[in-house]
Amino acid sequence: MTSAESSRAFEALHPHVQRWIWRQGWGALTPTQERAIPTLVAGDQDVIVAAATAGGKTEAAFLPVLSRLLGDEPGHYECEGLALYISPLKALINDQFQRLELMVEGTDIPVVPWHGDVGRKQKDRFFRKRQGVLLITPESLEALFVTHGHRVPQLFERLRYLIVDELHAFIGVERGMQLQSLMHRLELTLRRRVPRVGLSATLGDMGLAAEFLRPGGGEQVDTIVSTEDSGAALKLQVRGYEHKPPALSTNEAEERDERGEQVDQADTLNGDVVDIARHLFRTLRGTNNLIFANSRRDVEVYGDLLRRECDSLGVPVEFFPHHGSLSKDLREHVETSLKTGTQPVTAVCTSTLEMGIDIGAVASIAQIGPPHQVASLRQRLGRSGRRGDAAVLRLYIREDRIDDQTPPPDRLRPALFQAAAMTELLLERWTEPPRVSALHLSTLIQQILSVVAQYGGATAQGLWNVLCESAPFSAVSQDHFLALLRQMGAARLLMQSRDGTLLHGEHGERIVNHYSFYSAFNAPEEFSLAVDGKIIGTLPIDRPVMEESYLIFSGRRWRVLHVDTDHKRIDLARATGGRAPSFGGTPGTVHDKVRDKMFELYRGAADPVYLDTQAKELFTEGREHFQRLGLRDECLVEDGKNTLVFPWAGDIAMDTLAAILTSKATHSEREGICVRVKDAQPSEVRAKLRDICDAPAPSPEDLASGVQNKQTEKYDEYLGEDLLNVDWSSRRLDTQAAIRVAGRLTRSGQ
DNA sequence: GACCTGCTGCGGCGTG
Repeated sequence: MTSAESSRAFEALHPHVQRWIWRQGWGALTPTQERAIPTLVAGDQDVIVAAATAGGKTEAAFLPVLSRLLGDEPGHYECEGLALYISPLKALINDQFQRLELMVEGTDIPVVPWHGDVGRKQKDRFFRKRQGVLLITPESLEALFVTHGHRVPQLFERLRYLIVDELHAFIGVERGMQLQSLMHRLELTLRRRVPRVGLSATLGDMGLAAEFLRPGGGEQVDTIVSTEDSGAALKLQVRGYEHKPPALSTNEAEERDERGEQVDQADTLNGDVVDIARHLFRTLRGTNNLIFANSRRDVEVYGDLLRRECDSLGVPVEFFPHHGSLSKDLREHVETSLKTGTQPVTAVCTSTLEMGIDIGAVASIAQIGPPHQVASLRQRLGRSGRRGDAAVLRLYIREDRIDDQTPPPDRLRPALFQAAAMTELLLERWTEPPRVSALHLSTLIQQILSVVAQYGGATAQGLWNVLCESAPFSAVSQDHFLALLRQMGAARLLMQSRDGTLLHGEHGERIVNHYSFYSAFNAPEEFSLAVDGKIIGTLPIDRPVMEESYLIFSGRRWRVLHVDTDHKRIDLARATGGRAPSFGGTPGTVHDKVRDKMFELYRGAADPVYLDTQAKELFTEGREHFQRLGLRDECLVEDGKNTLVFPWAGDIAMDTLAAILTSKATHSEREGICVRVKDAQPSEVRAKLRDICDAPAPSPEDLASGVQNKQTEKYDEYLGEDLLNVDWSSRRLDTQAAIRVAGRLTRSGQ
């Protein structure tokens, strides 16, 4: 490695930035920085910088950007342009603001953070200067377009770079479509192309990421991928548990409840859950760790068990819950305790602690239940094993106790095999590519309303040109676009003036003028939970609790004093009993590759080395049942009057296959890792599958028309049935994949 | 039967 001073990248930087590097005492620039700096200083190309660690990536982008803003002359310290940094998290903006302030010290470069918690003063500073670095969220940028639309050309006149941090968090989701649209609208307003810079740690597919950053021009994006290995060793264990009945049956618990006796949550929980909590307590006590549970409810369940374990031994509590429904105060308290490290602290958390601010390295990671995605498992593992120590990961997997009633798919120990499959894929360095097939009509509605606000009105042709033609919503057909405008008219979101200009309708006006308009994603309505007037968190409004019932929340036990429906508020008081609430939610989708790997593990002979004794037994049983069902050679299994189909495919392909079979008068349902076809023998199912392969592909919209509850995105309520079917099927169905799977199935067992 | 993210303008009040 060359020393910092002698490298080409270093030479390309402004003297002020060079001095900043000296002051840091860096021996050398990282290879990623060496590659990124010359391209970014030139400032005429789109670039993606993908590097595993937090350190180095931000500098790889900001050192050259600040250099460019200072101009070519060595003695020049005045700012000559604007860089726009867009982040998905407010916390990240605050972090970057502090780092940048130190980097620009001694220059004239203004750095302005801009999000919902930032005061008027800072924002006015940007309105005056209109240069330097503006750190902003997509929502706040949206707000600028809506409330200062006519000023956008002047405000961003000097824009030279668009930097998107945590790029992976935007790809394939509504919020990412909004971001693409905003970047495109910005360039249209300025009448020029602005180089885009994407930063990320975990990208599953660089081609998709490049195409996301510059729709229609992904091939020209320069992708700089760090090949530096963290080098840390990995210690891995998958622990198996079989369900044990709770100490009290549901009936007994209810009877005691009715008699007014308090029921201890531990007595109503399955014995294996209590066993897992005990193992976590014994193993993790005394060090800093993260325990990831798959739901907020489980966070509260395990958080409560671990706290009581501490209490019963009379030792200080060191296990604390952390999830998105807890108040900011409570969450920040846990984050700070993890960071300072004076006392041992373990957070029991959801994906809240997967990314975002730096909490420092922890001794180990625990994962309860199979992870939903390999990408998420990788991100979680990355929190352990820094500073050269081995990364430690323990997975705790629960499986059913098998009896005569256990349905065949559950005998296969699917949770354990999914966990093992994901672990294998993690070791193979594979990551799910994002799904980018969705039309995102909900966000198109938002963007139409926003463009009308920005220009004070627009024609249908103008809207089409700005949003769809060679623009982010190019997958939307002209027919669908016109149908959408008509629906928006009917819902009074839009109205047409005499000269044909589209303006906000009565209802559209109301929506756009409320601050809730700026986000593209859907957020459920919530009750706030108050203790002595202080808000400790929230509960979804569709999960009501009764007055006088008991609740476990924030790692403590409460009695519900009062439910105020008008003000959406629930008052709580301390109690000794309680149960963890359910927070609801919609399930995610498992990728094809994971099911494929599960199939491979079922057929294999060797046991993975990372299984503990019980997991090994469960694994062996899973394979035995796999053999017994004849699944090695056959994917269709007779089950009473029904047939079970095991396609070893991802959720989207399986759901689509079930929908196609149902449309062919064979009622079918997804059941875990298989599809249950009702009242049909395997031979009939095989014939149906052959039909599916031979016939023309069914229209996804027709398949969607039989599905209930399709309104899931923010503005879906304004889509008519037809457009809703089009949009929903673009998100949730894949007929080509289903037909491929059907083809494979007809060839099995022959 | 999952998780997470974000938000303006202005009136009213208290404090320096």
